Amino acid sequence: MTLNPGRRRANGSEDYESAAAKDDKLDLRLWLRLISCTSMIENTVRRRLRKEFGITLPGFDVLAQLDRAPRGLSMSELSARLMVTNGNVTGLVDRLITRGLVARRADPKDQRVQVVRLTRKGRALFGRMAPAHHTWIGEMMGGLKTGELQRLYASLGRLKASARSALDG
Amino acid sequence: MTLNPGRRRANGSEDYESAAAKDDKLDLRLWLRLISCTSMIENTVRRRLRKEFGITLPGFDVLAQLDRAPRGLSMSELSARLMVTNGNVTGLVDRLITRGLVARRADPKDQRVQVVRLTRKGRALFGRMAPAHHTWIGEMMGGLKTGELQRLYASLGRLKASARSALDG
DNA sequence: TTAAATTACTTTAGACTTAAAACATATTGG
DNA sequence: CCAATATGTTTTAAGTCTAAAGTAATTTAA
Repeated sequence: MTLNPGRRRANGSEDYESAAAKDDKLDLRLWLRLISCTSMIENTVRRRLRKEFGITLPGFDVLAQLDRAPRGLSMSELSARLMVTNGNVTGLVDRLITRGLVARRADPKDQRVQVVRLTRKGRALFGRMAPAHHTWIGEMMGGLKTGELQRLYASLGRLKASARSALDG
Repeated sequence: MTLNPGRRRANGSEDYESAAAKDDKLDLRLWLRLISCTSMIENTVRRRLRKEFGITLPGFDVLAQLDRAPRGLSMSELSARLMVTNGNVTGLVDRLITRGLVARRADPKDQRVQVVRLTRKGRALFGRMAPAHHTWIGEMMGGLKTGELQRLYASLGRLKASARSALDG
C-alpha cells in the first residue's frame, strides 16, 4: 500500500504543522507552517510530474534551471541555484545524460569546469512540462488574490534576507 | 508560456491577457521563493543539529512529534504528521531505536498497529535540543517584526488551504 | 619557476525518500 | 464461520541527498 502524502487525509489525523501547541512561539509556528506549505505543494508536483511525464522532481528542477540558461551552466552554478551539494548534482546530471536530456562537456577555457546544457530532446520535453507545471502551481495558489500573493512574495523576500544574515554558527 | 491557452484572446482584449501574464509569473516566482526560504532555513538547521547534537534533521523531526504526544504515536500517525511515506518512517524509527531514543511496541488492542514513543533518554535529548532549535529559528526570523510574522503566518494558512483544495489530479 | 593554496568536480559511505509490492492483522458480508 | 476486503506496517528497488575525502586543473606567491 502506498501512502499518497499530500493527498490523503485520514480521519482525525493532524499534519506536521497543526500539531503545534497553542503556546508555541510565533516564529516556531510560522516555520512549521512554511514546511507544511512547501511539502504539500512539492509532493503534489512530484506526484504529477511522475504520473504525467515520467520524470522526478529533482530532474525537472535541473531541466528548468538549464532552460533559463541557453549557454549552459557549470556544475557549481547548478548546485548553487538548486541549493544542493555538488555531489548531488553529479548524480542528477549523470541520470539525465543517460536519458539523453542534457549534455556535459569541459569548458575549453578551464578544464576543471563542466558545462551542462539541454539537448534538443531535453528542451522539447521541458517545453511540454513547463506549461503543465505552471498550471498546477496556479491552481494551488488559486485561492489567493493577486494582492495577497504580492504581499506574501515581498514578506518571504524579507524572511529570506533575514535568514541569510543568520547563516553562520 | 501560457497558463490557459484556450482562453487567450477570447475577445481580443490586451488588458486581460497582459494582466493574466503578470499573475502567472507571480505564481511561479512565489513558489520558487517559498522553496528558497525553506531550503535556506532547513539547511542551516540541519547543519547545526548535526554539529551541536549529532542528530539528523529527520531524526529531530520524529523526536519533536513524539515529544508532543506523550502517549505515543502509530507509524501512520507519524507519517501523516511528518508528511512522508510510511516506508520512510519505518527506517527513521529503526535508527532511533538503535540509538535508544525511542521505543516501539504493538498496540494490544490491534496487533497491526505499532505505537512509538520517546524513551527517557530520547526525551532528555530532545529537551536539550528544543531550546537551541527554537533559538536558531528565532535568529533567522529576527529581521521581521511580530506584525509581519503574524501576517505571513495568516497568509501561509490561506495558501495551505488553497493548495489542499487542489490536491487531486 | 614551482611548491602551496585554491577551485571545480567526483567519489564514497551512510542516511533519507518515494512508489510499489508484499505481508500481517482486522473487519465485514454472505 | 469464512472468503473477500480493508487497514497498518514493512520490504524492495531506485533515486536523492549530505558530509567528507579524494582527484584534477588553475592560480598564487615566494
